[in-house]
Amino acid sequence: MNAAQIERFFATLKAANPAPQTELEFSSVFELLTAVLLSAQATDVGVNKATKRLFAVANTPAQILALGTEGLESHIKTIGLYRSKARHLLQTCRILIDRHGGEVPRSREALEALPGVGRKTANVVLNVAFGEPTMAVDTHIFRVGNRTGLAPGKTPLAVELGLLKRVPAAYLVDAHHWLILHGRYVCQARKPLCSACAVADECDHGRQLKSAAA
DNA sequence: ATCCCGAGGG
DNA sequence: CCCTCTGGAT
Repeated sequence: MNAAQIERFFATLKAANPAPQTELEFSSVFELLTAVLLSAQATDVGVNKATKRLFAVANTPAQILALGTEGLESHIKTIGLYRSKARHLLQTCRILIDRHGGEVPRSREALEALPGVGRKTANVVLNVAFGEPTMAVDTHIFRVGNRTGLAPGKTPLAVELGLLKRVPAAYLVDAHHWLILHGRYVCQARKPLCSACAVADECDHGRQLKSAAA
């Protein structure tokens, strides 16, 4: 994809959705961190069901610690990887209280030091909670970056760096959400909806389909 | 490279 | 049945 195509790609997504947001439900930075930590290899629909139950009972580090392992697991058992997520979340709550005054830290370094929080989760928190122009490369963005030719790469980090370099500055903060929503609802893993795609002309894969049909 | 791991869709 | 879902730790 060349620069003009990239510009049209994001201008089109922006026109359709001027203020994109995460579909995870939260009402505080700590709830956001918790939801994102739980979202690994899970759908946001599934995470929202679990956090609705969990936050009704506990939505602060101290309250979640008080649940204990069994109590916490009972609320998130419907999500995949729930045992490791429960363990990591409890460890993270302990660290938030002991080292960060019960608050979610704002630096990448401190975020990534939390158990269960890697580069992708830190990028989401930095973007959604603190408005930073980060690129959290999840399964959707990895696929869209490669399939469209927007930012090809063999690893999530390679795609992230490619996006940070190639996405025009004016689109950078919201690009994360446009790419996720595009991947979730249009540029799907199994059967991408290319015939209904608004940016097929700006996409390597979309143009390939056209030339094959012609 | 491998493990973790439930729900939903095809 | 198989694949996918806002990954991270070992």
